[in-house]
Amino acid sequence: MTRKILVTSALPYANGAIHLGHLVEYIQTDIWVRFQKMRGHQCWYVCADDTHGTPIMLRAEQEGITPEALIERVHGEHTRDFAGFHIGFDNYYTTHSSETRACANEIYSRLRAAGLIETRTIEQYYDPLKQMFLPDRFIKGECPKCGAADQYGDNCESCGAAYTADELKNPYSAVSGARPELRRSEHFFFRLSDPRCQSFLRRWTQAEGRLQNEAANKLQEWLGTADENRLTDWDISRDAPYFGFEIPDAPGKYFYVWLDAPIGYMGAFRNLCDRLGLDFDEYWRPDSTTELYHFIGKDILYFHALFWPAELEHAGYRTPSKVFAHGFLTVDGAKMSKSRGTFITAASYLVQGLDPEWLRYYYAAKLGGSMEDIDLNLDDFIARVNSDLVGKFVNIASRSAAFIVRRFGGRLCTCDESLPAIAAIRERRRLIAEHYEAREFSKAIREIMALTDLANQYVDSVKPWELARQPGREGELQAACSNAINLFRLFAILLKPVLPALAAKTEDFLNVAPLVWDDTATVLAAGHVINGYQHMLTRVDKRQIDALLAANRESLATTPPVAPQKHAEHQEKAAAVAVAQAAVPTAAGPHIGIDDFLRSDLRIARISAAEQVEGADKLLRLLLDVGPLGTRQVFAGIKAAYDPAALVGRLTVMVANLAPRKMKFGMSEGMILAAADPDGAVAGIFLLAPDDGAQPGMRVR
RNA sequence: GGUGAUGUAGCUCAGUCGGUUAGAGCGAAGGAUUCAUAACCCUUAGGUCGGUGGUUCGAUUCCACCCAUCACCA
Repeated sequence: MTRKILVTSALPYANGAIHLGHLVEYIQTDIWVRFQKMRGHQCWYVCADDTHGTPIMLRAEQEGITPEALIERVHGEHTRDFAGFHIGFDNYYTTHSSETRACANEIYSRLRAAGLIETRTIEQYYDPLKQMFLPDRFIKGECPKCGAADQYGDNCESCGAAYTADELKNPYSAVSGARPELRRSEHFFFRLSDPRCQSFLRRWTQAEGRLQNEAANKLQEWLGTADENRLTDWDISRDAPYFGFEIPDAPGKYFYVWLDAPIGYMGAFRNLCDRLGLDFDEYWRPDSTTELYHFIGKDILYFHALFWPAELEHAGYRTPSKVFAHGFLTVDGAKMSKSRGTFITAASYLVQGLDPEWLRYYYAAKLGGSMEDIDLNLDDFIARVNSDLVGKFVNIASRSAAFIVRRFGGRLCTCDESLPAIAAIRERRRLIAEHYEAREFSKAIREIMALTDLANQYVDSVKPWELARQPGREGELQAACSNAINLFRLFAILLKPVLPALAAKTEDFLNVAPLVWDDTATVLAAGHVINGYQHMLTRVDKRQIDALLAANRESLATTPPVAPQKHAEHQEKAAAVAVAQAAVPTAAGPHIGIDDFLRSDLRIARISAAEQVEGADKLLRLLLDVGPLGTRQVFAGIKAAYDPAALVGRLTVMVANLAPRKMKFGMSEGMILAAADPDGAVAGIFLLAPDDGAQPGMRVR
C-alpha cells in the first residue's frame, strides 16, 4: 500500500549560518524521507526559513538593507548549504510568503472564533527614540546587584545576578542608546490554559506511538497531574515596528513567532501543492488519512507537542501523526565552541573540500530513535569513514571492477544467488528496512557493515587475482567478480538513503536505472555490461580536519558580541552558552593561572537567615549578607550536617559571581564553601569560617 | 535541588524480559596476502559491565542509595 506522508524539519532562523548541529536534524530527516521514497511511498519533505522578528528587522537595518533583501540573501545561503549536503527538500520555502500569511490569518481567526484568543494589557520597556518596544535582551544598563555597566536586561555577566529588565539601573536601549520608558500595550494571548486545550493535550500526548517515551514523560511533567493545570497562555503578538505579518483587524499588531513559524510548514506545503497540483486539504483536514511527521530538536518539544497541536486541533486542522525529537550535537564530547574551532559551519565544511557523505554516514552510524545527544568524535569520524566506507564498502567494487572491465569488456556473467553473502543480505534486508523506518539508523548501518565483511571474505576466499594468472580459469574469474559486483550493488541500495550521491555514481558505474529498495530482491542479469570504474570516495585525511578546525576557530578577542536574538531563542541561547564556555580554558593541565583563580569572586558572608526547604532532602535556604553586595539567597546542600538555627549569625565564604541558577524552590544566587572528603570515606560536611575581624563583603583571595 | 537520561574493552557503541567462558567495529600486537584508495583476510591481547548495599540458588541485567556526566526546570 502506498502511504502518503508529509515530513518537515524545524525552520532555521534567517539570521545565521547553518552549522553541523543543524545538520543532524536535516540529515536525519533526509535519510528517512529518501528511505520512504525508495520504498515507493509518496513522501513530501518541506521546510522553510523562519524569517520574521525583531533581530531580522534590526540586522537588516544595521546592514542598510531591507529585511526582504536580508532574508532573500540568507535563503540563498541556506539553500546552497542544504543542497551541498544532499538534503532533498521537495520545497524549501520561506515563512515570509502569501501562503503562510493566509494560513496564519485563517488559524488565528478560527482560534479567536473558538474563544481561545484573549487580549491583555501588559507593561513593557519602550524605546522612545526608536519608537519600538524592546525585548529584554535589547535593554542594557547597570547591574542592580554589582553595578557593572552595560549588562543585558536578564542577567549580569559580571556578577552573574539574574533580574528582570525593570530592575536595571540607568537602563538604556541597546538599539538607540535612549532611556527606555515603561509603556502599556495590548497583546494577544493564545489560551493554552483553557480546559479544552488541556484535556485535548492529555489525550494527544499519551497516544500510542505519538512521541518517544522520554518525550511523553517530559510532556507529562509539563502538563502536571490531572488535577493541576500548569499550562500558561502564550503571548502571540508584538507591536509595530516589527518584521512579520500584521494581525487582521489589529493595526500595529503582528503575529509573534509561534503563530507564524510552524505555520510555515503549511505555507511551504501549500506552495508545493499549487506547483504540483496536489490536494492540500487531503493532508491537513481533520480526518486526513495521510501521515504528518515533524522532526525537531528536543529544545522545541514544548512548542511542537503542546502549542502546535492545540493550535491545529482548535483551528480545525489535523494534528501531527508523530513528533520525532533528536538530541544535540557535541564535538569531541563538548559543546561546539568557536574558540576550539568546533563551531563548524556547513559552508566551511564544504569549502574545505570535505565530502558531505562522510558526515551523512557518520551521523547515520550514530543516530538512533531516541532524544539522546550524539557526539561527533573527530578521530572516530576519520577512522569510521575510512574503514567502513572506503575499506569495506567501496573496496568491493574497486577490487573487482578492473577484472570485469579489462578482461571481459565489462560484461557480467550469472550471479550466484546461493552465495552465503547474498543469502544473508536477502535475510537481513527486511530487518534493515525496519531499522530505517524506526529511525534506528545506527542499527541499520551496523547490520549493513557486518554484511560487507561477508562480501570481502568471499572475495578473499575465491582469490580472483590468482584466477587471473591461471589460463583456462577465466570463467571462474568472471563469476567471482560478477558476484562481487552484485554484492556491491546490493550494499549501494541498502545505503542509498544515507549516501545518495554515491548511489548515483554507482548507478552510473553499473549502468542501471535509479535503484529502489525492491531491487535488493534482484541481481544484474548475465550479459549486463557495466561502465568503467572510477574512484567513488576518497579517504579522510587528518589534515583536512585540522584545516577545518582552523578555519572555524575564532579567537575570543575577535568574537564580536553576538547580537541579542531572543526570537530564535533556543538556538541562539545554545550559541551564547558555547561562547561563554569557550571563555573558560579547558583543563589542559593540572595547573591554572592566577587569572583563572581570580575569576572567582570569593566573599565573606554572614548567614542572616537559614531555614529548612519543604520538599528538599538536602537543602537549606540561606540568606547571606555580603555587605556592599547586598543580600543573596543561596540553597546549600548541608541539611544533613547543620541545624539551621545554629547557622544564623555565622560568617562563612561564598562564591559571589557564580551564575545564578533557578531551582525548583527559587533562585540560588551563589554558593557557600564547605569541605568534604572527596571519596566519602570520612563523613560530614564542614563549612568554612574566617578568622575574627573579617567583615561581610570582604574579598577572599 | 527536582525531573529525565547516560555511565559496558584505548575509542565509538551493541547486549543481557537475571542463568554456562560479556559482544561488534575501530585502534593495538602477530601472521597471511598483493586484486584493491598501505585497502582486504586470519589470529591474539584488552573489560571485577561507574560505586556500595539489597532481593535471589544466581545480577552487568531487578531494587535502594551514592558518585560522575548531560539536558530540561517553559
